[in-house]
Parts: sequence; C-alpha cells; structure tokens
Amino acid sequence: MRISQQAKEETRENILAAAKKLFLKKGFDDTTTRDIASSAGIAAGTMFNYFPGKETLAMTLVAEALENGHQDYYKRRTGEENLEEGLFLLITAELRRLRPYRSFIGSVLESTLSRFSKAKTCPEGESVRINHLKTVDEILSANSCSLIPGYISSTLYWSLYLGILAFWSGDTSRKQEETLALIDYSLKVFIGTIRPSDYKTRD
Amino acid sequence: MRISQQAKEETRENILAAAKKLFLKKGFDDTTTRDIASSAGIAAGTMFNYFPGKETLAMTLVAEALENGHQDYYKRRTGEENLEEGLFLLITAELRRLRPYRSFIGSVLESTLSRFSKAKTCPEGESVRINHLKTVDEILSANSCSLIPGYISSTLYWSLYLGILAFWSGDTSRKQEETLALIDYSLKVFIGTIRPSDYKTRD
DNA sequence: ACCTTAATATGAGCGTGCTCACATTGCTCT
DNA sequence: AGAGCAATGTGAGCACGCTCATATTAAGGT
Repeated sequence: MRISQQAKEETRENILAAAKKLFLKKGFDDTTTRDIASSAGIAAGTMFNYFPGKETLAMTLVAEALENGHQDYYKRRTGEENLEEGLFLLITAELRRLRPYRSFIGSVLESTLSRFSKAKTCPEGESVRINHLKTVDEILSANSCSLIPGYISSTLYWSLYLGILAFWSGDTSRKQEETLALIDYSLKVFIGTIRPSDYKTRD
Repeated sequence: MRISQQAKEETRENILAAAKKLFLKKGFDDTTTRDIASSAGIAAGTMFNYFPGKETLAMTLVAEALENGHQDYYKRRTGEENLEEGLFLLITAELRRLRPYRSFIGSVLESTLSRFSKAKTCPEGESVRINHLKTVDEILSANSCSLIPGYISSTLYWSLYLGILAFWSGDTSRKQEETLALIDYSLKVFIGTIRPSDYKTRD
C-alpha cells in the first residue's frame, strides 16, 4: 500500500503538471480532458478519479498560487502597514503569483468564484473564497478595531475583489498600472465603508 | 417574402416562449436545446438560425426584462430624486422585472455579464452592460455635476452592480430586504467615490 | 404554369466533459 | 506461494451544445 500511495501522489502531480502545461499552451477551453490525460500518461477516465472535473484542475493551480501569495504577504509585511496598505500588499502578492496563469484564468474564475451559482461545480472555488476572506479578516482585526461585521460588507468586499481580478485578467497596460489604480480605488472605497472615520482624512 | 418574414418572426417568438417556459420549469442547465426546439415545433438545428447559442436565449429574455425595468424607471421617477435615490429606483425597477427569472438567472449572468472573458460567447451580454451603464450615466449627469469620469469608476460600479445581482439571485430573505440593504450600501459607497463631497454629509 | 435561385429548415454527426460497468492491480491472510 | 479482495485503472459510451451538407421551400422571371 505504501508504494501505491506514493504512486498515486505521483499520478496526481503528473496530471496537474500536464494540465498546467496545456492550459498555458492552448488555453483552458482548447485543452480537452483527453489531452491532459494522454499527456499525463493515463486513461481518459482516470483523471476523474483524482479531480472531480476540469475546472477543479485549474482552480487547484490557482488555489496553490494564491496560497503562495498569502505566504509572500506574511513574509513581506513589516507590521507597520495601515489597513489600506496591508490589503494592497496582500492583493498584489496574490496577483504576482497568479501572473503566469493570467492568460487562461479568465475562463475559469467567473464560474468558480462568483457567488451567482449555488451549484457547486468546483469545491476549490469556495475554499479559495473562504481562505482569502479569512486572511482579509486577519488584516482587518490585527490592524485596528474592525473585523468584517456581517454579511453585507464581506459581500461588498468580494464584489470589489472579483472586479479587480476580472479587470486584471484583461489589463493590457504595461505594468498593470491600471489594475493597481483600481485596487487603490477599490480599497479606499471598501475601507471607507467599514471605517467611515478614516475616509475623510485621506485627501 | 412578406408572409415568410412574418412566419420567421413567429418562429422566433415560439422559440423564445418555449425557452422561457422550459427554463422556468426545469432551470437553465436541465433544459436542452433539443427540448426547446421540439417544444417550439422546429428541428434541433433550426434554433441556431435564430439565436447563436443557448445562453443568448436566456440573455434575450433578461435583456427584455431589463429594458422594461428601464421604462418603468422613467415612468416612476419624479425628478426630485437625488443620485442615490435615482440609482436605487433604477436598480429596484430592474429587479422587479427580473423577478420571474430569478430561479435560473444565476446560471447565466456570470458568464455573460462578467467582464472576465474576452471571448464574446453572447453579444446580448455586452449590450445589456452598455445599456445599463448608459442609463446610469444619464442619471448621473442629469442629477448633478458628475458623469462617469473614466475607466475606473465605471469598472467599480459594474463590480458592485454584478455583486448586487449575484446576491439578489440567491437572497432568501422574505421580501429581499437583504438585497435592498446591499443596494443601499453599495450605492452609498459608489456615490462616495465619485462625489466625495457628499460623503461626509451623510451620517 | 414552370424553371431558377436564394433563403431557410433539417437532422445526422462531431467533439466535448463526464460516467460506469468491468478489468487489472497489488496487498493481506492463510 | 496462492486465493481472496478492496482499491484503482480503463475506455466504450452517454448527453450535451453546436455545425454543416443536404433537402425543402418560396419568391421572381418568362
């Protein structure tokens, strides 16, 4: 059983590696699950013993990148940041790690991260959302008085965050300055809603 | 040619009516294009001579409802509303018209209205966005000084608007009070960004 | 009336993502 | 070592959205 377990892990990694390679080369939609399977050296159906669907493959890669982004954030932060600077640092750290996947990320994120569909096609999506919100929550409560108060403000934050990702995935400006501007803007707005006292001190 | 033209229009309406009926009865995903075609009394392929894809069918219904919502707004407004009240009126008028479709709207809006994918799977989606933003723009410029200044603030508005729709499509509160609260919140936020002078007068 | 021709309808068929009945494997116990 | 058995791999096959070569129709010309 030992050897088999390790073989399983290997197969899992093979699948992920094949998916990553193909998604990058041909995009998400133009990569078939059969492509991935044959590139990973397994039968077409075997893939679904490891991942419940094609989208989950992409989301697993994305979730990994975001997790790395979070770790980068924890390493880089000085502890001197205010709310806005902290959240900015977190989001830009995530985007740096997501960068390689920017070309195909658009086809996937909307259906997995949007809160539109109750139908959970991809469990990874939900966990990515929870994870991100948890880190945000940490920054909020660590930095000052307020943690996410309730439904509404976290819903609003998630709308803004998704908007940032969507814009970023299609941002053609050189160094993504426009995305940076949008992040800045969005964060000011969000912080304004949860800490109205801070709002008027900025400009 | 006269009779044929009119027959075509009739067929188009048959298809839309069949789609509407089936989407409401079985949901979007569980309704097949073959179902719709046979219910409309045409061959499976014929549907695609009238609509480029299944999503467009749903979006046509949605676009119609939103258009009606806009007209409702123009009829009901008094001209005395401020920015926030005007936008609130517009959005709630839209939601009232969308109400019948709430059960299946979630499966469709994300992929058609989100700005994630550049791939235009459904032209109706883009026109819905442009239409809504145009009306918003009218309210802004009519009501006071500012119209949507640039990229960023309309992007931000659209994020908030999509968030409202997403939340609404899954809002289980009795009279959708939670959605109303989110709209209120979101609008305050948005207006705060484009008219910072107004922000501190509130509360 | 009949032929021509362009517009429209048709449904077999394609490529998908995914399922599932079955084959194969490798571990455990005697 | 061999039999039994659970876990895993396999690929034929399904249902779907959608396409496209072909059949059918209807308008215009003579």
